Amino acid sequence: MADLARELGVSMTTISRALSDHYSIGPEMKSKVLKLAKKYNYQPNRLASALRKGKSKLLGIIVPYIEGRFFPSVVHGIETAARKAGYNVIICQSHEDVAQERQNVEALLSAQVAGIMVSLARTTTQFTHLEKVQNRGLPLVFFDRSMEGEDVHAVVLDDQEGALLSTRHLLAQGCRRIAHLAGPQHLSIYKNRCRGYVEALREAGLPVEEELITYTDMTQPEGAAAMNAWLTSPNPPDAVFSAGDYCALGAMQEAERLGFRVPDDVAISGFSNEAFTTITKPTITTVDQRCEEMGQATVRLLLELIEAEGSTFAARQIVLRPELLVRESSLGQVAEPVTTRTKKR
Amino acid sequence: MADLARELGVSMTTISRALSDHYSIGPEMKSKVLKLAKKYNYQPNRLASALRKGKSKLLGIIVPYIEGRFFPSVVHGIETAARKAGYNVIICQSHEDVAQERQNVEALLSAQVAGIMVSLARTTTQFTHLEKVQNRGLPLVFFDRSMEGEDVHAVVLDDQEGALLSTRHLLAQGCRRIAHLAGPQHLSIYKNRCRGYVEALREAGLPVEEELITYTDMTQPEGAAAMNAWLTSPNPPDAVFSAGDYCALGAMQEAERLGFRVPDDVAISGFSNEAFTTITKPTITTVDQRCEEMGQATVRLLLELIEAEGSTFAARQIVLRPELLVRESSLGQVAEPVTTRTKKR
DNA sequence: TTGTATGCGTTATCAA
DNA sequence: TTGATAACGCATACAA
Repeated sequence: MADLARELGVSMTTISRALSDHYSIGPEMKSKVLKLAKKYNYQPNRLASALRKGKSKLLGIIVPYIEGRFFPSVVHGIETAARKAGYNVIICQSHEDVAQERQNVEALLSAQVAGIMVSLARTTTQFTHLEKVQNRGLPLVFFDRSMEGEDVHAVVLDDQEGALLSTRHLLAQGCRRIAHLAGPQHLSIYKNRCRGYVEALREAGLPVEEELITYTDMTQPEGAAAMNAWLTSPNPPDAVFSAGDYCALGAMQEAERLGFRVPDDVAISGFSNEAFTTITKPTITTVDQRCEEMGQATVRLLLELIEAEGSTFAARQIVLRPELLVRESSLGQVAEPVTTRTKKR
Repeated sequence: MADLARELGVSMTTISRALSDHYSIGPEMKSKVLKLAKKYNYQPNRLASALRKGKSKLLGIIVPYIEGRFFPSVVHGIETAARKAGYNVIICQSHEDVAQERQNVEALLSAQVAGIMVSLARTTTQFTHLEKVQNRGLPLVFFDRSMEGEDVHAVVLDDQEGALLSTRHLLAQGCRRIAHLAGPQHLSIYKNRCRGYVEALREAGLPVEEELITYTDMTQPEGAAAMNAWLTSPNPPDAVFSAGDYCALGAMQEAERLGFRVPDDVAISGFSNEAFTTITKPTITTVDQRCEEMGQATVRLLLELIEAEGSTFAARQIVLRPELLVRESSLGQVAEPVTTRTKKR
């Protein structure tokens, strides 16, 4: 900047203002400065700018992991929206570990991010590190995996609705003994999926049987183990609604290993619309989580908070509508189109 | 820092030195400072530090995308190694688009990263934006997708070796008419995989037939299209070596749609060890790319360059050995263990 | 419309 | 072993 100022015979103030498109600078001056900046290949130092202004153009993201389809898609939505608003993004993975998550928070604070978006690790049950963020006045938005029943900003899927749709669909296929592969209940997403399952059974006047709900960590092996237990029991289920696709996959593989046919002997549905659900044989019925929309909504909310500065906002929850994707793993005798899109309750 | 200095009745200089473990500070002083820092929950401002020192603790990563298994794994390897060395990481996606890649470079330069790791977009054929990075003296390391035949630092897989192993394996299964799904040849990875394929045929004394090599963009649909063309031709191949897993998947699905059995009528092998290759029926033979090692090696090389400051280094290429994973899609009549690990040529 | 002067939080230099 | 001071690159309050 100093070079440009010298070359044009003006002050650095003028240069600074011209580059940031300040109203007090004349158009000819502006274009002269911009042209020279191009020529010298001027690269603004965002660190210095952030230091001076007390606010950076960096946003922090903490996700449990970035494999699979869901989180990359959300991150993509976030990136796109953030870039449009002139922000860059630092992605951290907690690898489902609270300690790592804490470290990530520290790292992001140190990097002076303007705000943080977080999807909780499965092992996170204490939230002091996140409260610290809020106490600092740094905007914080949860997405997908939020804190249960707290006064926080969050963008989540209507998980209960998704589970309700999926279970109802299994009922419509003629299934009457529907089991549920549930996830860790301290995470609201899994609790809500369980609620939706229960709600659908109630609607249908069916009992909720404890031995038909198995709590797992949502991995493929645990899905297989649970399925094995059910199918070797005296009164096996005729359908399984899993709160996650990996777990559903494990269950399906185990069922076939045991000689059961899917969906004829036991129907299966998952949750998340992972990419592999269209590749397996049979393809797996699942619930789409509007990943891109979730990312965009998260950024939008965060930017609002950032722009609102300190003025405390009422905690806001944005709830997205899920979409049931019916595929082969759940199709019973009742005819139904292979893909239905459910828009409203 | 000022607060700490006031409270302890010393200067900020002392605080700064104590916190950065400077040798000139006595141990009692150090521990006093550290204790107080804990108490006040002091968070260093890395922006200010970076501004002053002219070097940040941020590394930039540019990847084409983060879906699937390969890039997340490499990124994980990078993150782990980087964190150990006290660095944080900014991940950018080019979405296979040069323009986006250029933007990413700008963003990272603006963020004053200490170095950049990049895996090229498929559409990148001009390299001015990356040369600019090097001309600035900013360390740059390519991984996986590097510039062809240039004088750059890079960590890559021995793609030719991987292709050689895979094609040799198909030959060992008794296949004699092996086709190749090739990728864009301006990317060295795909060129080398093609070379390995050709080398294996040569070794076996087989001709390289032009109609048995189809150039694709490595997507599932193009794999299906190419397979369709081959299997509906008068003299179809009895095996296909694909330079990528998605493309192999498309080819396999198309073969089955046309009534061919895999591997009996046509054997198939892919490349990358994507997660879905163990889920399909049959499971897909593929080549593992040592993702984590690649990430670690990339960081190690980059940190060496950073620590070496300006002192120009000889361009260095690190080549990792691939691993052939034999699965069902390629198993012919000849008996062979389901998983072989090949360590040397 | 433009310029002067000052400070953001940290560290390097020099002197004590 | 410690401290005073300047500087990193930029943005703004205030004066002109």
